[in-house]
Amino acid sequence: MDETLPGKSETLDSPPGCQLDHLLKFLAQEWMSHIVWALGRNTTMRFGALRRALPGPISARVLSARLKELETNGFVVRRDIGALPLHVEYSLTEQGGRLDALLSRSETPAQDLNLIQIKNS
Amino acid sequence: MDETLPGKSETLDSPPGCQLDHLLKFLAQEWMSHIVWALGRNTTMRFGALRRALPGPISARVLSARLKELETNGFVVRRDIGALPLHVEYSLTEQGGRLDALLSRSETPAQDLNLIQIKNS
DNA sequence: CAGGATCCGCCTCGATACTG
DNA sequence: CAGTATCGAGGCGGATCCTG
Repeated sequence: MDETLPGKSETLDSPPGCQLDHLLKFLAQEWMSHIVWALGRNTTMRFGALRRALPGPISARVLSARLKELETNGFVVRRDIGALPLHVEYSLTEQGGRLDALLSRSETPAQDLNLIQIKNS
Repeated sequence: MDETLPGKSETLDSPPGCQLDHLLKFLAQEWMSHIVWALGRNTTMRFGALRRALPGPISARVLSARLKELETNGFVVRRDIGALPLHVEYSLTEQGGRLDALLSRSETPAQDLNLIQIKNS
């Protein structure tokens, strides 16, 4: 069909625009960056432990959702150590480790990134 | 007071947690990354031109809000070439340029960042 | 313990109308 | 042209209840 009209396809997106926008939105979801960061410091964590490791009260519903997204995108592995009481362990994949490097370190060309403080209003 | 109880202060935030979270949320706001990216390619743009340069229909209300946030945080300069019809020009500051570098380039340790495709569901 | 199902309030954004 | 004011819809996440 006619593909000259812009601003319609948003998933198969248009000509110009920031490519990292999707990743940005992905990481900026509530708790997402904290989850990656926490997993980056612990090689492996159980659901409850991870939950408690986060800076503030996260609902199980959201933590579960985030972990599923991370798994879907290959950043996290979920290992079900069956049995009862239930025992599940999460850990970063190599890809996930790369994400963590981004969030934890600042040895990039934009190393002053950490210094950037965003004002709320 | 007692500051041993966690999960209360969110702006003056708690012990552990990803430091870049605020910046992430800032950049992930609707249109934000695209705006920075567009300004990064044009040294200076008028309100309307910028608006049209974005990949999709952005409301004036939101564009205005974003630009104000960018200005507040020192990423953008606003120059009011008074007169009528109104004429205003926006451009990136040096700080803003650094942001643009992040969004445009991928010569960082995580250069494969651009390759990361996020699945919606 | 590790989640799924529901309900529900808030916040964000888009659309529209108006102004200097 | 470059915005501001208002209204309304949608989604995102929190709280609560329930299960294997």
